[in-house]
Amino acid sequence: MTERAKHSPTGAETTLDAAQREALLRRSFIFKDLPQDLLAGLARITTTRRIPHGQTLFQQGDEGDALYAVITGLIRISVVGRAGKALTLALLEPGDLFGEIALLDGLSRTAAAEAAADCMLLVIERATFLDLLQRDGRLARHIIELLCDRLRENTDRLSEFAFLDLNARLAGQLQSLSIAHGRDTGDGVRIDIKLSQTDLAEMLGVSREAVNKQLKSWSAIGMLRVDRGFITVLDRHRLAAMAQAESGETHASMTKGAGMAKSAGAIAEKTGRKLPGSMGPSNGKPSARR
Amino acid sequence: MTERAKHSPTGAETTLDAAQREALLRRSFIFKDLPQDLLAGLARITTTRRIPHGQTLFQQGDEGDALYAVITGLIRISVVGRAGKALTLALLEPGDLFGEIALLDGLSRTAAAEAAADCMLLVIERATFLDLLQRDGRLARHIIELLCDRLRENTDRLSEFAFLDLNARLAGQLQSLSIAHGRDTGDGVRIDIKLSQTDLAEMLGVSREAVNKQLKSWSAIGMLRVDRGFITVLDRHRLAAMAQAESGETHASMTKGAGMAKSAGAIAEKTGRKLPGSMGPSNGKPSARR
DNA sequence: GCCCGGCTGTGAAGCCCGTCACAGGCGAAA
DNA sequence: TTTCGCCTGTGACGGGCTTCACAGCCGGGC
Repeated sequence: MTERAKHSPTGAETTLDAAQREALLRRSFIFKDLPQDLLAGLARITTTRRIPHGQTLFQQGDEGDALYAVITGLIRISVVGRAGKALTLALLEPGDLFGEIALLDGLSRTAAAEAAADCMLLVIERATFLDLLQRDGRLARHIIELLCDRLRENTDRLSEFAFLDLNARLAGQLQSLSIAHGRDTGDGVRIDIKLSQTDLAEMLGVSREAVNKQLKSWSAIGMLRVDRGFITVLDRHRLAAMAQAESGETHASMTKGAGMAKSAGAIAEKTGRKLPGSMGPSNGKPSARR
Repeated sequence: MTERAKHSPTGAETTLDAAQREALLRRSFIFKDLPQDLLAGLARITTTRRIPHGQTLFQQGDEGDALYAVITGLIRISVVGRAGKALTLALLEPGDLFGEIALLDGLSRTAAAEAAADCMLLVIERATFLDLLQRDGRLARHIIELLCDRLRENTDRLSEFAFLDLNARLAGQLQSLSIAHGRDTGDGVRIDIKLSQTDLAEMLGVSREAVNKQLKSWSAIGMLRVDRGFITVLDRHRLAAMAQAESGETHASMTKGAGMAKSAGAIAEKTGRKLPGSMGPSNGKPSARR
C-alpha cells in the first residue's frame, strides 16, 4: 500500500494519487455505488488536506464552499453560545462526511469544525459537487438519505435533552462511544479515544464538574474505570440501565404500548441502533451519536 | 371558488377536483416550479383528507407511507418520553409539508402528528411520490433544500436547549409565534391561535407551572397580555431582549468576534430570523420554529 | 531539572425549575 | 342549570446542576 502521503510537514496539500482518492471516496456510502466513470472523474478533482490536532477547519457562520470526508483522524463539530460555552454536536470518524448542509443550501455554516486529532480529509469543492449532483440522480438519492439520517439523529438528540437528566445522557453517550470507539479488553470495553471530562461535558451540554462527579461515582461502584483520560466500561448492562432512566422516573409500568421504539435494542446486546424492519441507507457503521 | 369540499361529515375522504388540488400543491415551494404536466399528473393521484381537531394522524414508530401537506388547520408534531411527557417539535400551518422523513428513508416515523385544529390535508402516497422523485431532478433538489432547512432549525433548537434558560426560550417562542400567527392590533401583536399554557410548556420541554409563572410575571410588567388563552405581545423589544439572555449571563463584553451570527436581527426590528446575506430556499414565510 | 497550562477532584452555596398539592374559573356537555 | 373536565394560578419544597474556588497532578517544553 504505497503510502505517499506521509510527509508534507506543513499540514498543507498532500499528494495521494487519483486511484487512492477514488478508493477513499468509495468508503462513504454516499459515493459507493456511483457509476465507475463518474466516481473516477470526481476522484480526479478531489483534493486531500491535512489538519493538525486542534486546528479549526471552519467556523460557524463561514461561507460553505466545500464538502469534506474524514479519511483519518477525528473531527469535532460544535456550536458556541453567546457566553462562550460550546456544545459538541458530533464527533466524526474516518468514512464520515460533513459540511454538506451549507454546501447544499448555499447558506452559512451551521456549526464549526475542528480537528480533534491529526486529520486527513478529502475535500470536494462546491461547484464540483453540485455539478455532479445534477448529473446523477442516484447521488441525490443518497444525499437525501444522508440528510434523513441526520434529521433522525437530531430528533433523538433533542428528545434526550428534553427527557433525560445528566445521568442518563452521560450513560447514553458512553454507550455510543463504546460502540463507535470501543476495543474489547479482557475486563470490559475500553473507549479508545482520549476525551477530557470537559470534552464529555460539551457533548452533553452540562458542566465539567457534574460529569466528573458522575464518573467518579460510577467508577466507585465498579461500573467503569477511568484511567488517565481513557474510560473502560466494565458493566455495560448497568450502563444501559442508567441510559434508560427518565428524569421524573416514577417507575410506573409504562402507560402505553408505544414509546418502546427507541429502547428495544440497547439491552438485548446490540451493535447499532437501527430498528428491526429497516435496512436504512446508512453507512453500515453504528453511527456514534453525531 | 367552487367549494365542493365542505360536507362529508364523517371526516373521511372529501372531494376536491384535480385543478384545485394542483393549485394547492403549487403553494408548497417544493412543488411550485415543477413542470406543468408532472404537477398535473401528481395532482390527479393526490387525495385530500380531513382530520378533526384532536385526532392523531400517525404515531411515532408507525410505518411512513405517505407525505402530507397542510391545506387548512394546524398540525402538531411531537415526540413522547417514556414518562409520558410530550415535546412538541413543530406546529405546522397551511402550506407546510410533513411526514417526509419516514417516507424518504423508509423507516418508521420519528414523531407523531396530531391535528391541533380541524384540518384539511393533501395526501401523497409513498410509491407515487418516490416515482415522481425519480423522474424529476428538480424535485430532488427541492427536497434536499427542505431537509437542509429542517436540519438548520433542529440545530438551532438544540442550541436553545443547551444554552438558554426557560425564560429566554419562552421569549423566543413567543417571538416566533407572534411572527407566524400574529395579528397587529392597536396596542400590540396578538398571537392568533389558542394555546394553553400546557401547549407552550410542551413546545419548550418545561413544566406548565413554570410557564404560567413566567407569563404572569411578564404580564405584570406590561410586556404582554394574556386574555382567555390568547397572548398579545405589547412590548416586543423587551421580549426580544429576554430572548437574547443567556443562562449564565455574565454580561462580560463578549470574548470573541464570533458568535453574533444568531443575534443580529432580533433587536434591530426584524420580521424574521434569517441572516442578512441569506435568502434561503425556504417558503418565503418566516418559518415558525417548527 | 523546573515551571506552566490544562486536566482532575471536591466542597460550598445557591438558584432554577420540577413536582406536588390545591383552589378557583370557564366552557361544554348532560 | 349543574356537573365535569380542562385550564389557570400559586405556594411549599426539594433536588439536580451550575458556579465558584481551590488543590493536586501530570506531561511537555525549555
